[in-house]
Amino acid sequence: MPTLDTISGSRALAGLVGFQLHLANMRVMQAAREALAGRNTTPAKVTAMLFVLDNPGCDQTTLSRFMHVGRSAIMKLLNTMESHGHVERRSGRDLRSNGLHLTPQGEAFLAEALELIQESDRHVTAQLTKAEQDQLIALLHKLQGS
Amino acid sequence: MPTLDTISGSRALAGLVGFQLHLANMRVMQAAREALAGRNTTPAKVTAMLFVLDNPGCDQTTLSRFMHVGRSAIMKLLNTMESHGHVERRSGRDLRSNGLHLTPQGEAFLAEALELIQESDRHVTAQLTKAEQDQLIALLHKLQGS
DNA sequence: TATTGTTATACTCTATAACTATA
DNA sequence: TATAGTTATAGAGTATAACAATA
Repeated sequence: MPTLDTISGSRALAGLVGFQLHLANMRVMQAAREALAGRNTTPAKVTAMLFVLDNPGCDQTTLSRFMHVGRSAIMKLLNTMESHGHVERRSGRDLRSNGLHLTPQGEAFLAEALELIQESDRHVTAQLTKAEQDQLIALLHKLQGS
Repeated sequence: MPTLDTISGSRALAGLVGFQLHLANMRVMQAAREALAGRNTTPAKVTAMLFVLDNPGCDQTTLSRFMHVGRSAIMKLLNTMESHGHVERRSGRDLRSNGLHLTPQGEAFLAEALELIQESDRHVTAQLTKAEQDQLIALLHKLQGS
């Protein structure tokens, strides 16, 4: 049975990969949100648009699995994006499913948003050399069992 | 002005440190939540308890700054932890502030919860060698400008 | 004036369950 | 029977603003 006698809390937190990951993620996400502030979008919406860009005509369930959220959570995202004229729900492979597509305005909007996010990413990773950034991405990929 | 003509969405996402960080964080956090399931606690509560363990008598504002949330968000956390008898609000350095302390039951509970989280952390990082884990933590530390 | 704790309120994100129409 | 989309609802987590007590 474990005891806390010999375990310092800070040491325990510092040694947990999960906790450091959480801190780093909070910093990066906040920077990304700030970079997109006033643009009526969020990092999640940019992620969704990038997926649709690469998978034109994909259905909502596929997108929801990629985003790691439920189908219903995708609805609000798509509804606002569609109301902004950035995404369209066209006919899909089924009569049940929709085919998702970026509109021309959506592509133009995405180009700007992506630039902002990439700039934010460069800024927040400026503490690392290019080699270290590649190393970090490789380790994160490996962590996910890829 | 950027265009998307030559930018593949997946490539853009794969190259963003922030996105990979987000994916890895989601996996690690979900594993931690599952490890603590049924124990009436969360990773955030364990983090708070570890901080109080290392900083006995600290006030709520200090804890809120460490957790990167507002003072009011700390209230719900402390209220439930106090109702479980894991944390006590004693008199602090001021008549305004509370001094936070773990109860004996809180320390025992934390010892078990920390063991579960550390086991979850080991499991989720099993894809990495020990050297790679240390490397990852070092890179995450450096990313945060420490 | 500034700070600490507190409360009330609202907002975002998400999960669950149920429904419909298709398959 | 299974799946895709949808809707309503509830829960967690957080931010904001205001207030009382204290500094």
